[in-house]
Amino acid sequence: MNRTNDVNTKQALLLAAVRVFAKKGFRAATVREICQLAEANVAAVNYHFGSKDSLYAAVLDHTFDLEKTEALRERFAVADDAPVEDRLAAYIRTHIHEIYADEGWSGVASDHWAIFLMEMATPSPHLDSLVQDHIQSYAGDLRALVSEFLGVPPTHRMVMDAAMSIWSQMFDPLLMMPITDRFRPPRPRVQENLEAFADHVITFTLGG
Amino acid sequence: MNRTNDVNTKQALLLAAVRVFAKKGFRAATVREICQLAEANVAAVNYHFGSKDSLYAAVLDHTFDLEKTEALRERFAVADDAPVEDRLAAYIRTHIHEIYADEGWSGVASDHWAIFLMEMATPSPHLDSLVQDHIQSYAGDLRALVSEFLGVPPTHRMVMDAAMSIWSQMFDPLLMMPITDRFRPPRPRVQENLEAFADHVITFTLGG
DNA sequence: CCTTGTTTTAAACAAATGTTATAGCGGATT
DNA sequence: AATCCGCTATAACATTTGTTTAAAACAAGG
Repeated sequence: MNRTNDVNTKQALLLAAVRVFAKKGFRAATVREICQLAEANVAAVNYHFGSKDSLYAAVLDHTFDLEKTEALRERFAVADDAPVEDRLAAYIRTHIHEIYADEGWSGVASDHWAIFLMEMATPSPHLDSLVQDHIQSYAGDLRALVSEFLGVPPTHRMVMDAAMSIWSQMFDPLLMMPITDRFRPPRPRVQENLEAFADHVITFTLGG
Repeated sequence: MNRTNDVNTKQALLLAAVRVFAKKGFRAATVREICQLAEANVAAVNYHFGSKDSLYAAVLDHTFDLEKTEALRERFAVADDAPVEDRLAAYIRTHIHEIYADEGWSGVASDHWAIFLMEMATPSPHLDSLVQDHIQSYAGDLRALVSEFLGVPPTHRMVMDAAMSIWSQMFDPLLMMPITDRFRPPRPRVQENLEAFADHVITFTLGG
């Protein structure tokens, strides 16, 4: 079996799909465009993934794979016995970089999070399993930190609200980017001041 | 000329379009479904609006028409010479109700803001004029309030950031609803505690 | 070198969909 | 009553698009 070619075209399809889906959304993205970007045949998607929908499911799986944050998590790592404030700050910094750091090809925010945003606007049937398998564990980590910080159990209502508030704050520039980019006079983008934004979220959070 | 029928089917098409676009997005929405909901013919869209795209443009115009907030603005009105905190609170309360108050047909947030969210996820060409004509004036009102509250000129960087932060906070439950709705155990929706959420945003804002 | 299993390719298909052409209908005007 | 005009209805068209089919290319094993 042609193993090398196998994983190559399949991988190429996946990466191309991430880009095209992020740019156009599921419905507007065509498998022809994806295949063209991946330099593969039109039938490649159906051969390797079965259908356009399954390819999208694979993209979602790949998108919310936790291993991609490992590098960033190391970069902002603090000791496990550091004060809660510091660990909370590290958490925020890590994810802000994860969301807004360019991965090299596009001028806007990371493709993965563009897809995430589209799932929030028009959820697909895959979102159910996505929340259960990936996102809820994300939220669990944050809840633990907030719980420790506030000194109340993780199931407390206040912890849930605060965690969601922190989580939301990190997405706000991503959400509003289409508007802020069209403001005149133009405003600087978040990406150019990532540290400042992180500090802003952190101080705002610890104060509230 | 058949005036009554004229405006009726045109209006019915517009309202149906709002609902269908809000539910499925521009691309996935079909003019056949819109016409069916409006109890009109398939050709009605092209006759009255020229094209599906122009219909969508009309929907956007209708969506961000400011007159719809008039009723709410009166409901939460405070005197013009009231303290800035009160006017800011009124502003926040008004828009939170505007965003999350059901208009009677759907279980989720208002259709107009669902469309807004989709525009943030995958902006259409119409967004440019939309920001200039409607949204920027929205933002201007808020900036004036924040400027007065902080005691710095409206062009100051801090005012911009704070205004955007307030604006974003109001949208956060809308943005995260697809996730929170899928959490288990289920969490109560924002709509059921609108006042509490408004108070939360207000206190959080005035503190920061 | 032939066979076998896997991948790629080109062509075609079937369904969906925005749009249009054309005829029909109803009320208003003359 | 005849005509005109705006609106509606039916059918069809052209294009796009996901998917399939069948053949060819290819790599590996015997």
